[in-house]
Amino acid sequence: MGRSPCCEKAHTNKGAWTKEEDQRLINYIRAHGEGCWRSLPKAAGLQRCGKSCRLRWINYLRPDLKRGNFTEEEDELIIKLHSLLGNKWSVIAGRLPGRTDNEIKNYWNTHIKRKLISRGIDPQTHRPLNAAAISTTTSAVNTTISTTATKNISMDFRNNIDQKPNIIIATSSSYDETKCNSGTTEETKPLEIVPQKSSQVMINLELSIGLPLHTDHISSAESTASYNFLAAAASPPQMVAPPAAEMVGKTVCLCWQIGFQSGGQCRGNCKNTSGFYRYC
DNA sequence: AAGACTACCAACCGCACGCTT
DNA sequence: AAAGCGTGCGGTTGGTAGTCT
Repeated sequence: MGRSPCCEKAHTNKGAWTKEEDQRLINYIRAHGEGCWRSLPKAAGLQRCGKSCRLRWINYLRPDLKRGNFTEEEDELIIKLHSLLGNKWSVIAGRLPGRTDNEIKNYWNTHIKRKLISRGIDPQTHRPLNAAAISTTTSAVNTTISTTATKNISMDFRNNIDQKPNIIIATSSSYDETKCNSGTTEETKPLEIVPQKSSQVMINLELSIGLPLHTDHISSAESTASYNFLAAAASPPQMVAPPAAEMVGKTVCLCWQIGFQSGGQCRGNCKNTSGFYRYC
C-alpha cells in the first residue's frame, strides 16, 4: 500500500530545536495534551514535522524524564532485560521509569556494549565471546524442546550475572499456575522488583508458547520457558540451587505469550498462588 | 595552541503495525 | 479487501564537546 510523506518537507525546520520551539511545543501539549502529532505542528505554530515534535517531546521535553547518569542498578537491569528481550528498546524503557528508548539505546551502544565486551561477553548473545559458535546449536535444541513437549526451562543467572545462565529443564506438569491469557499485550503492569535481603533483585521472565487447547491445564502442546535470574551485582557467585522459600515469595515473573491475538485485554490474573507476578 | 581523534546524544529516516474509510 | 492515515519503533547519522598528541 502506498504512503504519503508524513509531512511537507519544503517548509519544515530540521536539526536542533531552539528554546522557542521547545516552549511552543510544551505550551501546546500542556494546553491540549499529547496526540494527533500530524496536525500538532501547524496548530502549535511550529515549522516542524509531526514526527519530529513527537520525538522531541518523548525524548527530551516530557516532564517525567529522569535526566542524568545511569546508575549501576539501571545498568544491570538494562543488561538483564536486553538479554531477554533483545533490541526491544521501548519495552526495556518501559521498565525504567523516566528513561526513554532512545536514551537507553544510545547508552547501550556507547557504554554497555563496551562494558560487556570488556567482561568477555558478546553484547548481542550475552554469552562468552568464545562461545559464540556453540550458541546456535544450543538455541536449536531449545526450540525443539519447547515445541514438542511440556517442559519448564529455567535460565538461572544466580551463579554469575556475567556468565551465560544455567539452563534447567524440568518435566513437571504442575504448571497450571503459569497459565496466562492470550493476546494480552495491551495492558502492561509496572515491573515490580523487590530488593532481597542480601541486596539482590530477582526477576523471573516466563515465556509461554502454545495453543490454548485446554482451559484448566496447560496442554501437552504448550511449553513454558522460565527465565529466572538474579541481578546480584553485590553478591558473590553461589551454587545453583532452587530458590529459597523467602525468595520465591518475592520473585517477579514476566510472562510472554505468543499466540493468536484475540484483541482482549489482560484480565489481570497475573499473580499466581506462589506470589509470582506475570507481565502479560 | 591547534589539529586529530573519540565519545556522546539529539534528531532523522524508513519501515511496520493497527485502525479507519 | 484494499487503500490511506497516524503512530511507534529501531537503526543510523551528524553535530558538538571533550580528550589526546
